[in-house]
Amino acid sequence: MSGKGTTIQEVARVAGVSTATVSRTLSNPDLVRDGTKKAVLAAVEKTGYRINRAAQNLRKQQAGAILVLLPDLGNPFFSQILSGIESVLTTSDLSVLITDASGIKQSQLVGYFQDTRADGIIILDGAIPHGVLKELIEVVPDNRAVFACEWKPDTKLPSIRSDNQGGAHQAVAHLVELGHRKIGHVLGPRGNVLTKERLTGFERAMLEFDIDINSNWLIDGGEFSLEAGAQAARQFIELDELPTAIFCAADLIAMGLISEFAKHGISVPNDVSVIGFDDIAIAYRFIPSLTTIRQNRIQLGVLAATTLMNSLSGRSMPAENNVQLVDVLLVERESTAPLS
Amino acid sequence: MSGKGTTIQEVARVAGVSTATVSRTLSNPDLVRDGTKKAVLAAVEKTGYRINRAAQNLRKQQAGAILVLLPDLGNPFFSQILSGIESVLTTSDLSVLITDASGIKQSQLVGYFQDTRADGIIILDGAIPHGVLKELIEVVPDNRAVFACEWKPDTKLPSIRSDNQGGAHQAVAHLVELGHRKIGHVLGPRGNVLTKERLTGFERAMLEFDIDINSNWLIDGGEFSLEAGAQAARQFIELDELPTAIFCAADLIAMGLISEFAKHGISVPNDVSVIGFDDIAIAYRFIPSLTTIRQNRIQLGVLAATTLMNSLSGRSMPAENNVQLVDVLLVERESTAPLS
DNA sequence: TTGTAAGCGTTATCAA
DNA sequence: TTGATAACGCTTACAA
Repeated sequence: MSGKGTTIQEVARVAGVSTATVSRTLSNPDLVRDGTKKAVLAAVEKTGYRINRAAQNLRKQQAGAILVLLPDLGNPFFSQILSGIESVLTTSDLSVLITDASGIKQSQLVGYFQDTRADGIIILDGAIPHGVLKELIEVVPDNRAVFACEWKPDTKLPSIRSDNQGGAHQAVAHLVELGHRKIGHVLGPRGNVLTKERLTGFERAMLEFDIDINSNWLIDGGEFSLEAGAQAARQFIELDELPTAIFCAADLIAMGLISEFAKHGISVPNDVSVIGFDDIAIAYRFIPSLTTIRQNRIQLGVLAATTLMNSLSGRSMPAENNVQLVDVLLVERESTAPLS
Repeated sequence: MSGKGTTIQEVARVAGVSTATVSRTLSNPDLVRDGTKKAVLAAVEKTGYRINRAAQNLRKQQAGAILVLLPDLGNPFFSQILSGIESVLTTSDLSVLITDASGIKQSQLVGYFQDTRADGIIILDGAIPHGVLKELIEVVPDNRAVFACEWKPDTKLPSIRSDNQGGAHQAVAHLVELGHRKIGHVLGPRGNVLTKERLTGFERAMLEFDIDINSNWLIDGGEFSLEAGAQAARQFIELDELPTAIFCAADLIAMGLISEFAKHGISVPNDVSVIGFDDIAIAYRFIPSLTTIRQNRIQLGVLAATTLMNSLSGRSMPAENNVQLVDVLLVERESTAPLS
């Protein structure tokens, strides 16, 4: 009834054909005559046949799975990316293995490939230690790994990313449009590629709008976290003069900043406008709801998965087209307001 | 160098033994003489041999993977549970497949078992539709599924859960100890097992401390979310009298409540004490930091995985010992204060 | 267009 | 204690 244990032999018997024909019907229908095809399909239906993955993988010398390497399973930012990845890989009959990079042993990661548990890997963690990455690349052919969101500048692996510079630029433009000229920026982790890109976008925009950057208002958050934002707020408060608007490198930073400001009687957006980056789920429920730059996380996931799949099946990208930039979107909410 | 493609045959050749002996050395060392063992191990080392998972799985008629079914990949509550699960399964050479229940098709889920992609399943979602669960149980033997955190009361599957009643009781006890007698409760989703258990714990404690429950202060949150909390706050505000302390069925609810209260000039903990449930990561960074009942999420994951593994290997639990309760812990922070 | 049959790398049975 | 070998279920030359 549940079709448990039905093999291709059984289907062949029922359909009155050979196992080869059943196999072809299922994986290469074009090679099979219509009538035969129909008979096979009927037999499949009747027997409740399900292919045995292990046998298929063994024969095809593949793993049938993709490994997704996350920096931190607990960070809500990644959930939708995973959805995007899943939606693509599921339709290709690939399983999704997920692993948290924090605390993973080098050998463990490489092992996934050495013992044929994974055909490819999507790396969502730009902070993966150099040694690990190096050994990984040694073992894993180029066409079996892609970066998504974060990346390491000194590798040639394909990379799918948001337009971080453009997003930062949009954020500043939005603030300027509201009349702000005294604009600060809270950066992410030092050395992080996202931090750098967003800072560059910030600087470009400020230059373009002919606004001097006040270095007092350029604060090093240190990490993408609430606490970093709260810390930054305390630094702002100690200054002689506050900016009228602040662009934060991440939503978590922005929310931490706003909370801490509130604690000190500084109200957002009345006293200061604040804009974030990411548009994580909580952003639109935060009080005040957070104006932010939305990353299209689903699409990031879809593209990463698609790129990897194309690579795996040989339709690899040329080396120069290795970066795919995904557009971001300004989402206006309550945390930014016209300069009063 | 990377050992890619080395087979057991190669190892056998190098060690000067048969493939059977290599296999035994690796999976059943007791059956092999010490000297031979040493030679085999040396050959393994030398050749960089890694077992081929697909071949092993085919031969052993297994999938080598466990499926974890989440209600919502985006909910940060689940991350540490996954860590716990991973830590156990990784040591057993099992891969972890993760799937989001939202929007999953019934057939898809069942398919994981029918085509031997998963040996077992850990269900973290008590809200899984009845039909899906029913079909799943039809296909999946009893000993291959466990519930963790949430569960369905009308099934016999093993269940690992926090002591939800006890936690609610502790929450109330903590408030009473601070001098509060006017205590409210914001419930979770109607019909959810966690909601029911926590309400029961609340009621038990109130009875025990001889406090009448004011039904105006028993508010239906509707879901475990920030918005639910904000909504509840609005309902509280419309009442003639506010409680002096509120127990929320989840941290997200508590934070939403506090935010909305703040918006209306009601300060936590000065005007009202608030206590949550879960201790999600953001709780200790929230302003005010949130007093809450901590669920031992790692242990929930570890126990769920261990239970499933024991089941799979035949060391199944007797049917009457099907529920494992995990202790919770009161974490005192700033959102609760003595009654002034 | 279809069938035959070899072989993917392992484990388990049986015999030695 | 070890070895020879069949079998797990599938795909793919090659032959028909």
